[in-house]
Amino acid sequence: MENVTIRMLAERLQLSTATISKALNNSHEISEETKQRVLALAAELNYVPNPYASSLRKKASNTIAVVIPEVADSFFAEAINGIESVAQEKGYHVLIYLTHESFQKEQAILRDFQSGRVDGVLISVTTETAAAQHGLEQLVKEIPIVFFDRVCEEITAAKITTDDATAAYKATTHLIAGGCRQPVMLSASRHLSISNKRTEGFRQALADHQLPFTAASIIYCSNDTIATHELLKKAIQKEHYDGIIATTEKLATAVYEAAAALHLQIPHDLQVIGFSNLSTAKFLNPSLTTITQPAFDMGKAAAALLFKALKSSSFALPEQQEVIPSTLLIRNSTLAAAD
Amino acid sequence: MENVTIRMLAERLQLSTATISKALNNSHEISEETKQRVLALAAELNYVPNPYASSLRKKASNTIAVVIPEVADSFFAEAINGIESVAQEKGYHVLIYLTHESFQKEQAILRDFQSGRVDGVLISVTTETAAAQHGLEQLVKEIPIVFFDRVCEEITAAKITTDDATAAYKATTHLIAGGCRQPVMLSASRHLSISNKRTEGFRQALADHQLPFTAASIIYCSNDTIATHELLKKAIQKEHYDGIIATTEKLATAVYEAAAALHLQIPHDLQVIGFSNLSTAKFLNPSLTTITQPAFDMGKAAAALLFKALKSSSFALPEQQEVIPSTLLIRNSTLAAAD
DNA sequence: CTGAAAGCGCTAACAG
DNA sequence: CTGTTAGCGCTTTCAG
Repeated sequence: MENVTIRMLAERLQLSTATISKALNNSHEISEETKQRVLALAAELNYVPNPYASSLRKKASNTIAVVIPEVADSFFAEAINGIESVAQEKGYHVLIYLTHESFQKEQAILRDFQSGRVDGVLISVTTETAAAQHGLEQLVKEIPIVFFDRVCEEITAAKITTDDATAAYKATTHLIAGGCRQPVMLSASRHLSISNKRTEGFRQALADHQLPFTAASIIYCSNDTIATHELLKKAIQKEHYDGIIATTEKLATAVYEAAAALHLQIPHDLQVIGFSNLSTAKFLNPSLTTITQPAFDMGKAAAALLFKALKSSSFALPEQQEVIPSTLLIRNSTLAAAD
Repeated sequence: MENVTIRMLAERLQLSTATISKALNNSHEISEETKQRVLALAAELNYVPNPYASSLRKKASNTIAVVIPEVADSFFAEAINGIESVAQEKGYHVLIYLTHESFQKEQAILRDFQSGRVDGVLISVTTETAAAQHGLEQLVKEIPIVFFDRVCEEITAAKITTDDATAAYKATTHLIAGGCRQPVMLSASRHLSISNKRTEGFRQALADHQLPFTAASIIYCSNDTIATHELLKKAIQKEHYDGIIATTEKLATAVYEAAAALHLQIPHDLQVIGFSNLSTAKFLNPSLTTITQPAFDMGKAAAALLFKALKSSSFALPEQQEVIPSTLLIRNSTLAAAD
């Protein structure tokens, strides 16, 4: 059986395609009676409208894109969850693109969006992304876009973030309260604004507690698991850190791995806090103290913002900002009690 | 600046739109010279083809759909990863749909695909899905579709699975080898063929070791975390199980939670094996013995199969089957040594 | 309230 | 090698 089109319905009902179209779209200028007849036949013939014809004509795709570095990370997985929940509710489709931290891939993906493939985009940029070189500034003007979590500072655009500096400050203070004198922060990027904010919170907390901030206070880790493992082991041995703040989920587990390899006891030899949404954090050995980001809510908020913009073209999307706080969950990988 | 179309290029170059189109598609019937001129202008004007116009005309969308129960599960996250890696390579776009284990949602989503929105679909069905009631049989005939992991037995269709029965058999044997006499399997569904296969392997292993298989040997758990927690606690207390096989990731952590609540020591009071792809399995307390499914490879294989079918219409997709083995990773939540 | 006609941007015959 | 023409399926003026 070939595809049922609006024209087939029109012929069978002796109506024009225009009338059918309007009836299907519940236009007020169609009589209740014809609407019913059209709907009935459509149901009977199992009519499903061709989205591409409609998109071509309306210049709207009812589709949004989600562009993220990876999906095998509970933050992003939960964020997608949040995004999808609102997209489904609004009847939108969601395209997903993974950049694998490659700036080039990201650029290629974003470039494609100028085609009108999507009505809007939600993005969390790569560790390599420097807004300047990018067509990003341009794109923001051309298509509704909201950044979440990994945003670009330099750009004026809608952003959903969490309180990175504050969270890092809290984490650091917690470490210090547990007796830590030589904390180190593991960072995933020198460019990312969220990394820099976390660094800033960290630095501030050190300063406020008269602890030195040196070149050894931050370790920049690559996306390469093995290299990171080696780097960590060497650094921990050399610098005798007594506390670590891992700013990504992968880095947190890398620390556990390195500690095991070096026969260091967490938390006694080394306290650990991870920025992580791992549901298993409390079952780790020892259970991991985390800064838990509101991943699901951030996804939801980002999507909600985008849809607001899609609904009313007068909505000043690029001006929008929202910060959703993270929470410090104290467990056994650190020594200080809750305050 | 409005969108650049093929016609604008045609006018500027004094060529027909047909020629432009062919040149852009690198048709052999266009001279090298004109191709260059066209490409040059296209690049200059930053021309990006309208995918919907092209899809409408070609009746092909260069898009596939991935339909899964949820994304916040490392199996599915990794599977998406695998799928996306081959889709990106082939220049396809991927739409993602979450069913949240709702059969109704799944049905609505699949129904929409009759519109031609996607060229093919990859699906892992919900726990509720019973193929019969579904338009599934129908859909298989209408659109290239490959099932992965959670497949429908009753249907003839392309399927990528793992060796569920064998894996469960191995897991059970391992438990028994560690001294377990009263093992129980936690199942997520009565309908799912993968659940039934796991049950089958479990039952077989019990039989082969002269252990009884009773009504208490299997517990069917819902998707509701809290209810599951209560159910588990009660059942463990009542039946005095000494070993548990959790057939999903969530169930595995639920067991850890229940054991903690009941002050049971894993593995001494209760041995645990989880079907899980958690990267943190080895850091759990105690580290979790797992049946690890080849999630990434299953996703890749499923996508590869689909693209093969999309490339050659003569490819007998529904006949294809592939089984990729899982591996038993022995850790500290069970007692038997590796053999 | 319904219909005729035009066209979204692209591609596929078919001529030349 | 290039152009003409038609049309994918739908929506939108504009008339009636």
